[in-house]
Amino acid sequence: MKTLKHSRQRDAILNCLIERHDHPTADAVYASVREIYPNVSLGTVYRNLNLLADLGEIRRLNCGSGPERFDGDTHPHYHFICRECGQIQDLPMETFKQLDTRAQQHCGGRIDSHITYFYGTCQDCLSAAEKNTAEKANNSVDKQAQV
Amino acid sequence: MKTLKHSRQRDAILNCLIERHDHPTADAVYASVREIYPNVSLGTVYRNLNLLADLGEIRRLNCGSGPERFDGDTHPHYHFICRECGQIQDLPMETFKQLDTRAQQHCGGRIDSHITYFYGTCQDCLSAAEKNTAEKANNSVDKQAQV
DNA sequence: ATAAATAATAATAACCATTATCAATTATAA
DNA sequence: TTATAATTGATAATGGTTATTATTATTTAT
Repeated sequence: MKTLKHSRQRDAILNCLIERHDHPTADAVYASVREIYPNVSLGTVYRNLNLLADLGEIRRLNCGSGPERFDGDTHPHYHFICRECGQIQDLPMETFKQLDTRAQQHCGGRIDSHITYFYGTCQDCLSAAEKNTAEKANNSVDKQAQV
Repeated sequence: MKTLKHSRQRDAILNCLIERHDHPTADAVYASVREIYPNVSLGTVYRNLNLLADLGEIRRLNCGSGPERFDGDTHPHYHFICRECGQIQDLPMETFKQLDTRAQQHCGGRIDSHITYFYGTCQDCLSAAEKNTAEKANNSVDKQAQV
């Protein structure tokens, strides 16, 4: 049996994920950990992220396109992805376990879990769009005034 | 503006996706289309899959690990993924639009949709496991008999 | 029907994220 | 302290996908 051995690098990687809440990519974790251990290798980051995910100490996120992301929060929770800017937010809510039961009625196999990602436009992008619209309205008023 | 031009290859690709219901990867589509157009290029397959997906004529599936998959059925529906064999099945059921409303209450931005994948063990793998267990039980009985 | 314009293609190179390899290092157990 | 085995850093390799480009096919205008 392969017994787990302690390593500073792995600690730093896990710590990074627990501290930051932006669901970073492997590359982003790499950048963070390098601030503490400048010699850490990208391979080490990938190796440990996979190890930790397999051990259940962190979660993998695959929310559509782009590289894999990781989450230090293993409590069951949903995520919201902004289509405009791509940021991923936690949704502070319980997961709907009853979905599995409902889906089970239409499935020959045995369902034990589900993964759900919610999509839309985040607060920031909504505000930005609003501001943009307001500016355009102003411009067209100005134009009319000029005529 | 770039007006769409007709092509036999694109037809074949779309047709392939409409006909097969196993949510193939780009590579699998490539293999299928090659049976009709042996000279088709993998790049052409990727280009058209992306084009069709952007036009909304097919759907992209990102169900965890592995390469992207595609679905010729654009009606809103859920998918079930077997953890044992990796196959993806359609779940013939309505999607729960009310999930968006429920999640919205916990989200600062605006939610407009969600994607859900159900996970578990498919019928085939369940049967296989059952059969396996039965065989093992038999073997241990035999062993005992031999002693 | 023919020619001009341009989108689509096949072939191939490039790209990026991720995994594999391996000699050197480090943590653990005897 | 030494033997061991896991972990690392460096780097090469892999796999999926996208970009490039000269050529071909489809459409449009004549």
